Amino acid sequence: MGKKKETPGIGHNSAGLPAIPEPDAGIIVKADLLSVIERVEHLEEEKKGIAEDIKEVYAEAKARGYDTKVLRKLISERKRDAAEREEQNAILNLYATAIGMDLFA
Amino acid sequence: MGKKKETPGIGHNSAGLPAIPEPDAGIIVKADLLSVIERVEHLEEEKKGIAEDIKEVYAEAKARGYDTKVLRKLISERKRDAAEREEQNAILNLYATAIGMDLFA
Amino acid sequence: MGKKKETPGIGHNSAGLPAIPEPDAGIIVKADLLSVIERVEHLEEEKKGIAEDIKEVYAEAKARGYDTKVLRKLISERKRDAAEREEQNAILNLYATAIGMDLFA
Amino acid sequence: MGKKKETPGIGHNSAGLPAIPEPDAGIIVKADLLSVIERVEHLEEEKKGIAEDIKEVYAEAKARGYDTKVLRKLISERKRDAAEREEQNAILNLYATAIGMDLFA
DNA sequence: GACTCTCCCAATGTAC
DNA sequence: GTACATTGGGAGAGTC
Repeated sequence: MGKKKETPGIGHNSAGLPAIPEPDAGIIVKADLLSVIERVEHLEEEKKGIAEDIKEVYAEAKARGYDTKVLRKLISERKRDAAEREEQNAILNLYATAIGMDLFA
Repeated sequence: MGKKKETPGIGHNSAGLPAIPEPDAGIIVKADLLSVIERVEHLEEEKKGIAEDIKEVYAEAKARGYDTKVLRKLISERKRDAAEREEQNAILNLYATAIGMDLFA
Repeated sequence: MGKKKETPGIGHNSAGLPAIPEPDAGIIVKADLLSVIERVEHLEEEKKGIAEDIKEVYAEAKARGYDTKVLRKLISERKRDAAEREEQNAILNLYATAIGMDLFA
Repeated sequence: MGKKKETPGIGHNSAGLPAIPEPDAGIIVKADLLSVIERVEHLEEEKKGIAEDIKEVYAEAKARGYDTKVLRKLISERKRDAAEREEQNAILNLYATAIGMDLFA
């Protein structure tokens, strides 16, 4: 939990003007801060929109008779499988490299 | 809309072929099921991408000296404030209605 | 609980005096209302206490090496219908087979 | 992200007999397991009973003319207000810390 | 009786 | 490596 506010940079750019605002210097540029906040908020809006789209797909599927619980299960299984396959490939690659064999040659 | 097994459509759309596959009828159309699954998976990909963008914004902000923990708190507060306002209106409305007063009369 | 606010009783109990306060008549007895609220709050306190006891039991079990997830599952399974479990598995299998995925591979 | 379940106790109580059963040791004592399960189930029964009491209070209130929906809202508001106060303090603290100000100095 | 919503727990990923 | 925060999943309660 070491952090708190170790203000990186204070002192070592004393020579010139900063190209970017320096919150650490004690000068908080309101517009700059707002920009950060709003960018995040905008992205979170988008993310939320996507989440709603997903819900819609499930709702539609449900309306057509699918069991959404099972659907979710299936999808998560596929995700798992993909991750495992990835790992398998990584291992394969590792071994191949170890014996001086380039799978992509 | 019924669940379980009331197989919507069976029998009462006897005139034609169903416009949409009917999982309830016991016929699972592979392509149809796959379509549902892939749409969800695609949306989840997008969602994940957005989440990464958000992380980037925070990383950049941090690099510029902002305290991300505080930033996150600020943003969540703003979100809550908005939600709160909504909620307050809902409550006001509820109470007004309960005492027979129509705020929009 | 169907209706929104059909305020039963307004005006048509002109015959006698009510033995109990009548909120609908427009007279809200503060002490009476508070009594209701506090009774509920008290019961919710108790309920919360029990919930905490349950958590404790799980915590203790976990400390003794039990897998709480499995425990929860067991308990909920006991509650759940065996036939339903069968059905869930059957559906999962059905879907998986439909998309050419073997869960037991 | 290492372990699955770090099996406490294996090996380090080699000197004596365990005071309590050790599921991790592979020995699942049926009576012990059942005891855990039944305690939980019993508590859940109690919890359910309280939930029913709460419903009764609402039913009675409703019979006396109260709008239960409003009642529920009132109660949840009171709960939230308390939680809110807590939260506000936490936020104040966070911000104060962020600007290098110790509220408890 | 089913659907929705909320809360709680477990898991993952991240930051320090 | 530890702890923290976010996310997803599951169970329970309430509403219609």
